[in-house]
Amino acid sequence: MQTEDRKRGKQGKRGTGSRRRAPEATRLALVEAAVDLVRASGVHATTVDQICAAAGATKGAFFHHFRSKEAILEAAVEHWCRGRAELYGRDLGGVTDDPLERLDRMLNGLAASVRAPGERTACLLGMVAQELAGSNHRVRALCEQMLQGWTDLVAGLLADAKRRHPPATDFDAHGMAWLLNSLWQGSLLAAKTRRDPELVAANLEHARRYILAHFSATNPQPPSQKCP
Amino acid sequence: MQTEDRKRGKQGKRGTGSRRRAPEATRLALVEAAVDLVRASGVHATTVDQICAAAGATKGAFFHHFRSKEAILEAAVEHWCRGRAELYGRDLGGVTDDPLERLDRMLNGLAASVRAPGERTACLLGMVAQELAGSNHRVRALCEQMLQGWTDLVAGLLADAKRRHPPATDFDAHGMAWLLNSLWQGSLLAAKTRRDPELVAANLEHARRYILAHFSATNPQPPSQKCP
DNA sequence: CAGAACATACCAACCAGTCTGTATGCAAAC
DNA sequence: GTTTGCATACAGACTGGTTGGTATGTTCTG
Repeated sequence: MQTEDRKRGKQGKRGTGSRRRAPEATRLALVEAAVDLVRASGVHATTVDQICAAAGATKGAFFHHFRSKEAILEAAVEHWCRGRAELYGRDLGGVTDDPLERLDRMLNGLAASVRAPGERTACLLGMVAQELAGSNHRVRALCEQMLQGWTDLVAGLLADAKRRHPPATDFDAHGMAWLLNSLWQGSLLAAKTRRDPELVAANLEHARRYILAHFSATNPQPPSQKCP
Repeated sequence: MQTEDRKRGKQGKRGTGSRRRAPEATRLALVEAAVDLVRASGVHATTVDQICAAAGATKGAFFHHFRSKEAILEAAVEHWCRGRAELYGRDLGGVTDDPLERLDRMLNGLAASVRAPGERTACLLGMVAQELAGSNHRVRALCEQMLQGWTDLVAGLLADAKRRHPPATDFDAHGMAWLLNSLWQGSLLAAKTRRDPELVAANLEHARRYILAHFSATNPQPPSQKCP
């Protein structure tokens, strides 16, 4: 179909590097196409041909860079998680060193990410895990690892917060982090099914209040003002 | 392959009713096989042939009862949700009329359902929604409807509870119900990926404490004793 | 015997993966 | 500096197995 983009790469000027052919760019295009398509339709409903077409590449290129469909799937999951970690990490960066405030910022960042116009309500990690955890051991393990990495990050924040602000009611940092992670995944699933991204924001707000309630001596707090 | 089960139905004694062939039984066997297989491997990874084999039926029987794969999928979702509603409804039945206590029982029932030995950690509804919400409008709408039904039930309980025990901190019953539903789905997803059903119970315990905290004037309460 | 309830052979489409061929860049031999 | 050799990076036709669905035949019931 529309191979124009890459045809240019074949006979036109160079892409990124100094060679006419930029293998890293091709690989990246394939991975990003895979991320998009799988997020839109799921793993099994996405074909290798579709990925190739979306990336402006051919089957030859595809199987040159990836041994199998499963291989690009793993690459896609890792790429996605790296990207998301970077995205949410930006919200945390430098502004404050109070872990509680950083957590608050992160929650705001998560809510903002689903509200972004044109952004589809879907987490690649959750979709791949849901579809393959029961049947593909390798992919399941990879998803578990990614999920764990994200949870450890949040748990670290929570542990810091506990040290800095001794909580009125103690709680397990990892348990709380898994709660947040589970809620995040479930919220995306429900929001996608309802076609209502606001559900994610509402649920995160509950989570925020639940967590803060452990630190303050008062009851679940009234909703705080955020950016209008 | 192993069509023994149904071969009996062909030449042996009757199954359920009075005819040698019991169409309703065949239909039910197909639906239940579909539920099992989809819960184990997902929608696209489950083939019509597999469903037929597991149900001890043939393709002829399958397409006699269902127009398409999508048709049995919708039947499976409805069957699953009916069954779950009945299962969790039993825990609520009659023992008490205090809505808060009934909610507590329901949460215990949910936790118990994932701990049941041999039970796989997977919700058909969540899996179908995750895999098809982005690409199949009909199925997405059905899943939304089922999800909504479950949420309405919980919201009703919560609204009753608010009437019976005026909460110290007010909250929106539907919002809270969606929170629970989202958390439930996400917990199942995370638990399946981690292969640790206890995660679901731990998350539900957080939810229980969060909800109860709205009613009592105290902080998030210490974990209550439950069945050992 | 009519129609429901199957059984079975069959098919066209699809899809992951392969195979063969080709263009390009680079390095060393000459 | 140009020819030769070779590896990378593709292009694209092809294939063998799978899959949802169909067409047709058969058996049993009312």
